[in-house]
Amino acid sequence: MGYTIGQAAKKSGLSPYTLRFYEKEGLLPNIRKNSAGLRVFSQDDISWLQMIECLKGTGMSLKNIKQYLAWLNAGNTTINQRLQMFQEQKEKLKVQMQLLDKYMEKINFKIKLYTLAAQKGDMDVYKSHPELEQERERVFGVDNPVR
Amino acid sequence: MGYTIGQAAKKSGLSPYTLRFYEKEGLLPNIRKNSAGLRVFSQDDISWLQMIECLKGTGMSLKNIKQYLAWLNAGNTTINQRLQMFQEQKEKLKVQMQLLDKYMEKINFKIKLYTLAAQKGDMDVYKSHPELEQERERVFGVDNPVR
DNA sequence: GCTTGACTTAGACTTAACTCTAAATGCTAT
DNA sequence: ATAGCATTTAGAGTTAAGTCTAAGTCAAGC
Repeated sequence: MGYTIGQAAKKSGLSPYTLRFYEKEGLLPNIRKNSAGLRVFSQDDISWLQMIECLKGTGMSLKNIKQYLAWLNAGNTTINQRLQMFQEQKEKLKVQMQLLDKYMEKINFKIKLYTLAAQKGDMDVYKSHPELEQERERVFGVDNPVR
Repeated sequence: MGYTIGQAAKKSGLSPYTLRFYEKEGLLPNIRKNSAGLRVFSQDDISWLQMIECLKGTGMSLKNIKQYLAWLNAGNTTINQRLQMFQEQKEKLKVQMQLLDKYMEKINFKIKLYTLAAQKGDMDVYKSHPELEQERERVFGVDNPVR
């Protein structure tokens, strides 16, 4: 039950370069090597890569992920630090999700606007659709012109 | 109705350095200068910075934002490109939001786990709460160990 | 009229996170 | 047994996006 670096790369969506880089940085401790000196990635290693992806994807730096790893290796005395870390990560993530909701509203408005503009062939869509002004003000704020 | 670079920085959440950098890169064309040579940011400029923030926050590179700006300046002949750009950006954003939902589930599970572990003082929480195994499998996949 | 603080410029430096190069090693199929 | 391919290493290079430095200008307050 072991994967080469190439297989692990495919499973994780990272490049072999990146996996070696992560190991060099101490984010992948205890990667086994076979008799020929090749890395052997276990299912545990792949799972850990997925946890890294989650933390990285919610805005954590590799440096802080390393800190988490150190806490993991330190054992039960660091349970509270780890709990707190995940609670903070959750708050960050909530903020990020709210932001993305706002961006989605803006983008949807732009799509609506450009769809009409594409039909007309020009950008004077507020003349024929004055109700869009209301929506623009709600989504972009009162004074925002359209760019 | 004009802002200095410092005021514009506060309004946009970017540093004066970054604003000058954006101008140098061509992302802020036509910033006025007063008689003393100081930049004068208009409300339009601030609004454009907020649009940049939206595009950047949904994963667009400054280079591609510049492309959008070029289309804006090119006029009505590029309406379809712009529409397509926002449609693609929306698809990217949807994927990103789904990812964040998954990350949220993982983090929530970790918080649940570590909250119990913190009460017990150790990580053997599956013994006293075997129902967590089900949830772990759902959230992390079947073979995933807990890290 | 002098100091203070925000601004100006060109250009150098920083940081995070990869990404690649070169030379060597070692399975695998013909 | 040799060609082809993935792997290894150390270390150099790249990229995006800022961030800062130094030397100078300018308006405002004391």
